[in-house]
Amino acid sequence: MKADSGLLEIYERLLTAYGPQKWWPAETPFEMMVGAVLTQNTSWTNVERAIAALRSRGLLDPAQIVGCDEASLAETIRPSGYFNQKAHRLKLLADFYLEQSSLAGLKRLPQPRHALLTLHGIGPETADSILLYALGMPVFVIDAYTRRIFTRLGLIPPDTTYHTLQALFEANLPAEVPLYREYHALIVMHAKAHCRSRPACDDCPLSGDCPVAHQAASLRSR
DNA sequence: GGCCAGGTGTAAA
DNA sequence: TTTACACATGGC
Repeated sequence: MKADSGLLEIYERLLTAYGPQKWWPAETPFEMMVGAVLTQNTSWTNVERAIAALRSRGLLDPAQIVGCDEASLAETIRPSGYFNQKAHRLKLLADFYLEQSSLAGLKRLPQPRHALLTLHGIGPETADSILLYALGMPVFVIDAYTRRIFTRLGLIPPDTTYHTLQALFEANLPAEVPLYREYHALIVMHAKAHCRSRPACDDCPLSGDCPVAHQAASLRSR
């Protein structure tokens, strides 16, 4: 693995380029958790429509989600795509949330990550997003953007596993929640600004005016 | 019209 | 252990 503590320098460049993102965009921790499920392989604009629909029906509440009909829940979140799957996943998540007597109980679990991963439809990224943004635990979130950007920068092989990439970040950054939150948000911001297309894009991170390209070049040469 | 989006679970090779 | 596919809407 070529990347090292220069990850912090890349962070500084992103922060300078884009400014603080102040993630996660949600009014409550539970809303954040709902958003984490709804955004699975889905653009955030579509998720916003679904969340607005949930809000207007008073469904941004675990008890309301548990109590409501799954078919009508699915219809409510239709704009977010995969609505049948996600309706089921939201019900499981809301049920789990109530079982733990809300956020405090969730935090008190000995292995909150493992507990989340046992829920059908909660994978590593969704679980870690919840840990970082809802529970305030120092867990670095890896997503498709993270892998794409750092692969294109030449810092990791494209097939680097979730766990390996996460360990790379966590081993080379101070375990600070605000830093982890902001870094992940900036990665998403940067990806949306510079490399939206899948195989490659000409003006992406490797181009001369990219705010992280220069830093990446110095990392590769070490 | 085709590709893509802040993944996850399942099944076949 | 790897690879392929289903799930689905809306923007560009």
